[in-house]
Amino acid sequence: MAARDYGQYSGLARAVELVGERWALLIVRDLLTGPRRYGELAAGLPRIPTNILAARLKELQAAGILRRAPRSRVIVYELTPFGRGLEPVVLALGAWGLQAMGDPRDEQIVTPASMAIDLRTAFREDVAAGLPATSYSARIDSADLFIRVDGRLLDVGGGTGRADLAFAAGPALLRIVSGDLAPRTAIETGAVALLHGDAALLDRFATTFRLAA
Amino acid sequence: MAARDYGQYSGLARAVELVGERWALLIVRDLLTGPRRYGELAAGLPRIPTNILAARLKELQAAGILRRAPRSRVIVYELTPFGRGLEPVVLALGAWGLQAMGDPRDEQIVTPASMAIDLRTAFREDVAAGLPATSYSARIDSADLFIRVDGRLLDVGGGTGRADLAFAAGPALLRIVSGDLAPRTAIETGAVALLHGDAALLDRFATTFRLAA
DNA sequence: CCGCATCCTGGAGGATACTG
DNA sequence: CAGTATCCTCCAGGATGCGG
Repeated sequence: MAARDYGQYSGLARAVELVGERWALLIVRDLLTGPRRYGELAAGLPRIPTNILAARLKELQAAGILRRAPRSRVIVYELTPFGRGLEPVVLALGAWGLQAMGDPRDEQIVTPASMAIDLRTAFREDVAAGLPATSYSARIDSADLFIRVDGRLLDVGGGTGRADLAFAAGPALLRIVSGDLAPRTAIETGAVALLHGDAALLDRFATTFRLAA
Repeated sequence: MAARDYGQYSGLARAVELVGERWALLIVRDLLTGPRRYGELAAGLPRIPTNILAARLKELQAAGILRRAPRSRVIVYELTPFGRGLEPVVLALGAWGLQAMGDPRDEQIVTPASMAIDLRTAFREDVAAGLPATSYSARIDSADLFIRVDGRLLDVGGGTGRADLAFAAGPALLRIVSGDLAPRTAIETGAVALLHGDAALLDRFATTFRLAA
């Protein structure tokens, strides 16, 4: 069951033995936003073969990273405290990867869980601390995300609600975060469609969530 | 040349597409401590197939993570600024992995590059700031490491020199860092052999390099 | 000898069908 | 819905060859 060995006695080698297999870190990321059922995980991981998902879940469970937990007649997968220790890793890797995003291709999707982590990655709490509390309702590729910023606190979750600014966007939202796309341009080109609220709030959004140089 | 796609438009997915392949992060780690030649990389990566090393180097070069640079008639591989951006990732992963180190097996080796990163991972600069400047000369598995701690500054490099404390140790040195092994016990069991200097300095070492809870 | 390229084999990854 | 079983593809692993 143990992953293949790298023949090195070091922290990094051990880490990649545990979570270096394909899909593993993406599964961990999706679980960072809360427990998930098998089908939810499969839906968030486009085209992952179901046998691979099952195998990864077993391996990650054997490694003590996640556990199967019964929740009122259904099984959910949730991270253990050890697995939650991967949060800095996921955020650091995500921040690095955001610098190298190419143009989104048609087949590439954005899931609530992935966008939630990307936003947490790019969240600048020092900037947010100087701004009034703001809530955003974002419809990303037919999935709803509710984002609440209050001082240094960030809360990103699914679902909808009454927000200061509501907008719909595709993958291009990440290009705003990575600094490749100006909010005004995004609105003009239709990459972001405002549903209600002041357009200036999208500038605030872009200021709050912006990858550090 | 691009690695296989995860079908997601997110920072993490992009990152694992670039450095998620087997051996890739270990190569990056070794290059974090300085440029290396092909043979040096191969020596530090136990049993990596040479064709895999060549393939990874090409992929990482194509991704803009490293570059081949001629250095006085020989080729060395060095990280680009973009590749050096992976340092927080490597440190975070290493810190997490250090919590899950099992007992070292005979076939597992410790290289200067891996130990250097592990020490940087576990370096507690707040603690070091309150201690006098200290230098350590460590012989790890027939490789020499010179460690200089001065206030919040840490310098780890190869080679030897006149140090306040000189000792020889095997992989067990990491067990001290991860808190599984007390310095006194290490000396008593012979896991660490003092060459010269005060044994109390090994306590200081263990205090300076200790994985945070 | 160093720095790869080539060849071959075994096992992991990928797509699909199937079952409790 | 939550996986298991099956088949096939492809990459990693290992040995070897070869040019500078």
